[in-house]
Amino acid sequence: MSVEKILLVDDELDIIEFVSYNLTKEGYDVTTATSGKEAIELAKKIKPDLIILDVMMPGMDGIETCHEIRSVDYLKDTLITFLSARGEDYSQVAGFDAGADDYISKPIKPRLLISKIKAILRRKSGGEELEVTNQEGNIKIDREKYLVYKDGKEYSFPKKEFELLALLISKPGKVFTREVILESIWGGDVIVGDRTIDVHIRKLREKLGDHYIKTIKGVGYKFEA
Amino acid sequence: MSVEKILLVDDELDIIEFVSYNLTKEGYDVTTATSGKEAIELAKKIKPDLIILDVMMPGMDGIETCHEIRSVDYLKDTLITFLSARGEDYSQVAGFDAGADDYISKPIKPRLLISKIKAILRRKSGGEELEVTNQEGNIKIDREKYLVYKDGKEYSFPKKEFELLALLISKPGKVFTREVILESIWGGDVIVGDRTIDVHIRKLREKLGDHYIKTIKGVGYKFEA
DNA sequence: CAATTAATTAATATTAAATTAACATCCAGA
DNA sequence: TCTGGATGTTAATTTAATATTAATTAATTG
Repeated sequence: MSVEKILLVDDELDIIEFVSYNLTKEGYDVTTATSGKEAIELAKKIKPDLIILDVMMPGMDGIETCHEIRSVDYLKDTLITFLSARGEDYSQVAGFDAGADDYISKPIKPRLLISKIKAILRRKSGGEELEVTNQEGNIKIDREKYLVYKDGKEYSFPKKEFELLALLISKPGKVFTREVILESIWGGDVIVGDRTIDVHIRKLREKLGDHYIKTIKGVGYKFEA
Repeated sequence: MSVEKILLVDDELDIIEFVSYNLTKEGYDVTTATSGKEAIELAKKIKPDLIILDVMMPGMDGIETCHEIRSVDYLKDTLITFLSARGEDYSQVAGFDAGADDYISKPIKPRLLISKIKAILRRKSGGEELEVTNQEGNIKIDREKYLVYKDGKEYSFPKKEFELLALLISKPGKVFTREVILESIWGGDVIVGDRTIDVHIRKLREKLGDHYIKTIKGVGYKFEA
């Protein structure tokens, strides 16, 4: 899947900035709007994968906006998540029957935000797909349990190694460049040294066997199907 | 099992609508009532698998309603879950005395709600107690009595420890992140220090033995099946 | 309301994991 | 076959996360 598009809608610029920063850092393609009206226009134009909507906005509020969006046919698949302030409880969020898929409550905690977003988007792409298997079927990863299975045996991998393997295996055969790997595992603003990826690759090869991960010199790495 | 029937009881229409929407979306057969009295009538008629009862209602409150329902013989198997607003913590204890099987606190978060409901219903169809067995000896927890059994002996756990264990054990092998743990045991807006979870984990390990709960560094904790 | 018990924080230690450093190797092209 | 850029390798180092224990605060309970 290419980069996922998120439309972020809030009238408060602080929040726009804050959330936008965090999402961009994670590699999402973020577009912002400051009103329901603008949001609808933009949504029609860019067809985002996910819309994050503040409930309380002057003019057209989140719920109304949500309704509007839901009524557009080709935006059927678009996920919608509400942002709601602490204190406004479900009664205001009751617009769930407006067709929202989840909600996030303020104050926003970056880590939680990101993990929620990821979960929501993962849900969309083919249900809760937690296991990926390569063609021979002998390597399997389970995100929920954070385990890697090889020939029936299970192994517990450290986080970065796990994420790296998960990334490569998510599209067997596809070459992932170092930049892409850095972006998706370390995030945009983390700067790590040149040999970091190599070392993780080494560890993976050590554990899985050499032939699974292939180096394409000058390009990147791929998981051999 | 066919579609499971849920009777939802609350005097606030917002909540009825909100919860009902979410449950229906998940494929449950939802019936609603707005008072304890109505609830009892309906319960007798439709014999739901699960009743979700608001604690605070004008007239007959949730606890009284629960007692009432528990006294009906052919509703023995019906599960009862309380809904209670944040802050009214006492209802947990009082609720269990009245014969409730679980409780859900407001504000309601859809995903958590669903997963709790699922867990509750799963418990029903697979025996009343959550039981988990692993290599040496087995561990069993009983929500109704708030007791933990290990190798036949029973132990009484403090609330937080109990909830934590119950959460982890509810899906053996699954890694629960700190965020998720905080969300489901402390609730989204309670902020506790960084080491609080660790200390509870420590206590659990102290009581159960080290190997039951495994740490996945940088990710979370899991109960080893 | 004193006495327990539980929950949380504080302070520090410990450890696994991540990163870097230092050097080796490989390989394409001059 | 020399050279330089790229990757490989191993060990050393640093960092981040968790563990631990004690101390403090909150809550129950008799």
